Amino acid sequence: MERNNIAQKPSNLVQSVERVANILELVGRNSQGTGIRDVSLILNLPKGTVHRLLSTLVYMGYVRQDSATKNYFLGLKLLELGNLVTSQLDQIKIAEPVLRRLAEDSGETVHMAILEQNEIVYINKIEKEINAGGLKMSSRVGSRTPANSCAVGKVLLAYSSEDEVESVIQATGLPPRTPNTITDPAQLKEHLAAVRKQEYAVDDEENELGIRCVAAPVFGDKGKVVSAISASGPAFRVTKRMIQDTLRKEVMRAASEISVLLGYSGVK
Amino acid sequence: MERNNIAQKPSNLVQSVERVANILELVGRNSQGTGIRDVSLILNLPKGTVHRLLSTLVYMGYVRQDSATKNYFLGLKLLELGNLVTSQLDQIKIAEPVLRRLAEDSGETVHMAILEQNEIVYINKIEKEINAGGLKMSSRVGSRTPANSCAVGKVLLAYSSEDEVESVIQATGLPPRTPNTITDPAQLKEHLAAVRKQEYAVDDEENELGIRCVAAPVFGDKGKVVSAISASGPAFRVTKRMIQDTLRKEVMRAASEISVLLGYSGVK
DNA sequence: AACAAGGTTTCGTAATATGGAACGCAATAA
DNA sequence: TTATTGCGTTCCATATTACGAAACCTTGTT
Repeated sequence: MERNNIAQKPSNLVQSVERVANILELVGRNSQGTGIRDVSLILNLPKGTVHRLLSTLVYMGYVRQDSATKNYFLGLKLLELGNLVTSQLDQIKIAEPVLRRLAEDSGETVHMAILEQNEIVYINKIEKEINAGGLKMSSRVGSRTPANSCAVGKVLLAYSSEDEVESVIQATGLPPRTPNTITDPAQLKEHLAAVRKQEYAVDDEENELGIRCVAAPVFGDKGKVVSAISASGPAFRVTKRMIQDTLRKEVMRAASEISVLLGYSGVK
Repeated sequence: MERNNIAQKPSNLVQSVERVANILELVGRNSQGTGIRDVSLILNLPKGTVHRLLSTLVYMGYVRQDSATKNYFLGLKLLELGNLVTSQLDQIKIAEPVLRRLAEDSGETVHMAILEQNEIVYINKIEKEINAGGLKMSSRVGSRTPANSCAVGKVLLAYSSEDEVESVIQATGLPPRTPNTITDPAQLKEHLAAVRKQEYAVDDEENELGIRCVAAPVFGDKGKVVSAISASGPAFRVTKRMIQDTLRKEVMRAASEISVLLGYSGVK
């Protein structure tokens, strides 16, 4: 609900569009549906206004109202638009089969992420039907996480410019997520240099306690890093030794396969 | 861009929300990005207005602007919301592995669809990386098709009430998509009775020339049909005999597996 | 049957979004 | 180099548009 802390809010926004965006976010959260009253209370808007905005959203297909309960749910138009995003960011589609194979071979949860506005955003996630560790990861496609606390984030920072790294440090303040999170700028920079050298990053319970990840960079046709992929799992299974011996290689292999599919020729 | 023809437009819609929805749809279409001028010309809105609306959308994360070309693209927020739709319509997630297996086993493109406002909407689509037939199907997740011209549509109608069928006939007029499309109400009703009896439907190039499909119903825990799934492929490969001998059974099997996963016990 | 709790509609008001016009900024042409 | 063109961006006076308080339904509950 909170806006990103760096980009200050422009002054000429359209009120009803802002409100509608907040409503969609709210309605999206409750998978059992949301009533007008709830929206009205949570967003501090009069019932009438909420009703008018929701009616418009229903008419446009962004929201659907259950005829029995009168509750509102996200509409199928959003499914369509979400899929169109995937076709505009074509690395998602191209990488999918490789990620699926990586998830299969490694038996762990696989993510693909990009850096946007000083945070990482997951653009794909493949997980087993039944998560064997019993731990459910909090990530979702589209959700954001600080870049300093996860493997994909550290990979993406490692291949970013000094300026970008500095901007992330300034904007986010390197928030701690667990006792292991790297929060010191100098230490982070040192760590990033190591990541750049070894061409992968490990998250040793730095983002969620009990979860370890390995991530590797994906290069695009221009030789620039365009995303990072990772495999994550419960620390008892994904041990440091296991990462070193097998998982690291599997992730790096998948990342380089995707790079090739994207047209990367090894020339940076 | 045209609104659905049955539900007449309510009078109290919020103008800027309508405009924003149209802008998103437009921006979603062009995978190479869209400029303000294009939007302004196509939607007949002044440049200033378009800029203001787009700025708001960028701020909310629904749209992203390429810093080099200044072109606008759909934003990652829509990816997030699209995924939330999937988690609100949980049959999509539950069915996914079964559909994937069906696609694998049959070697054909697999769809899952529901009926909404007198048309069918695809809620999932699984296709091979390289479509062997060379024919690309025009369907997309979230796209709509007349129910009378495709196998999933005929299945869904077959298990709908008289009233609903009548409503579809009235609202859509059973539009022809190919010379094979059923456009006569009486003939359609007869056909639906047959579908109900045999528990599957065939689309014999009724929606796209050169494409045949077989569809079967998916039942939810209350015993009602909640969706339909289908396998589709080029007519030269998906022959009537092949449907009869193998594909039909594979699709029906997958549909009933999904029904079980959804809690269907055979009680209607 | 009365009540409560939500959803829906109405309507007078002014705050809000509007859009025409001016400005800025690149890229291309002269 | 200096015009020119084609966009994106910003400004601001205006009235249209969305607002929100309150009244009104509808449904389910005690």
